[in-house]
Amino acid sequence: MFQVDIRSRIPIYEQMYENIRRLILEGHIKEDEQLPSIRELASLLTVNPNTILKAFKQLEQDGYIYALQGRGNFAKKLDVVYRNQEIEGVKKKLKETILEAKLLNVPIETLMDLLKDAYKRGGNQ
Amino acid sequence: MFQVDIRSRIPIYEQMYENIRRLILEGHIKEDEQLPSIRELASLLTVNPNTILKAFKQLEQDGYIYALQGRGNFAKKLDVVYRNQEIEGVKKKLKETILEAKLLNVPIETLMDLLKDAYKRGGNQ
DNA sequence: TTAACTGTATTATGTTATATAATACAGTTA
DNA sequence: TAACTGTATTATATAACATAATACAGTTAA
Repeated sequence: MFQVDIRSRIPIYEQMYENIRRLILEGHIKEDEQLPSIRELASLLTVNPNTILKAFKQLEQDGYIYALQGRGNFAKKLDVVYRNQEIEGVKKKLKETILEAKLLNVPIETLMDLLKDAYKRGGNQ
Repeated sequence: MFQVDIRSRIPIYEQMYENIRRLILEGHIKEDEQLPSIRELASLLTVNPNTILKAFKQLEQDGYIYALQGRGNFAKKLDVVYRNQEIEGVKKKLKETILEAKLLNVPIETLMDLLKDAYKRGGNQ
């Protein structure tokens, strides 16, 4: 459920951020549900508590979770504004990737098929 | 034609790599055409020659250019095997981005439209 | 042959981001 | 009160990135 690769060039705190973000977006962690504590996760993944804290602080800033002193961290209903920002971000990324594919002469039909297939098969529900 | 942003979190040598890679893929630098010299680029962009060298070495390793001692660096016809690797890479990236969009509940029709539009408008030719 | 280009390599140095370690303080709960 | 929570600070270590300085080697044209 919570996995990090300490040998990856992606920082641990970013991996942690992405893990939890996905769990919330996919509905595996529901609104107001409590997350494991910072020390618990740090111990589980054998990383420093400050590294987990860094991920949590970022998640809080981006509106995914909220923290209560002495109690813990909890999932939040995603802020609409921030969600729209994310959608714009993923659209931009998609455009770039399509242009990259075009640069390599991948035909548009291949990309369309890939899109349909990936959307059908993949992900949640 | 050659631009780098020294304040970006993307390393300069990677930006340089990407710049030249695109120029070759887009046909702006043709087969066996000579690239600017390492010292010339370093001076132009006010970065260290070793940083340019690092980009060039990577480009050579990936089959985009070849170097001749004392003469310079030249564009190469892209290696078929490596090109196929790149296509696989961009397909994978596309899948991931599509799943990311699905996670944010972007409807498939929106993605299809975006794909068609980006492919038509964007990039070369 | 020499001057002025090319690529290549090494060694030392500096900066920044990332991560850890150790410790402390504060709020919550049973 | 004990044992949890979050939060913060200071010091330290490491790796990636980039620079600086310098040197060596191959090419080319005057």
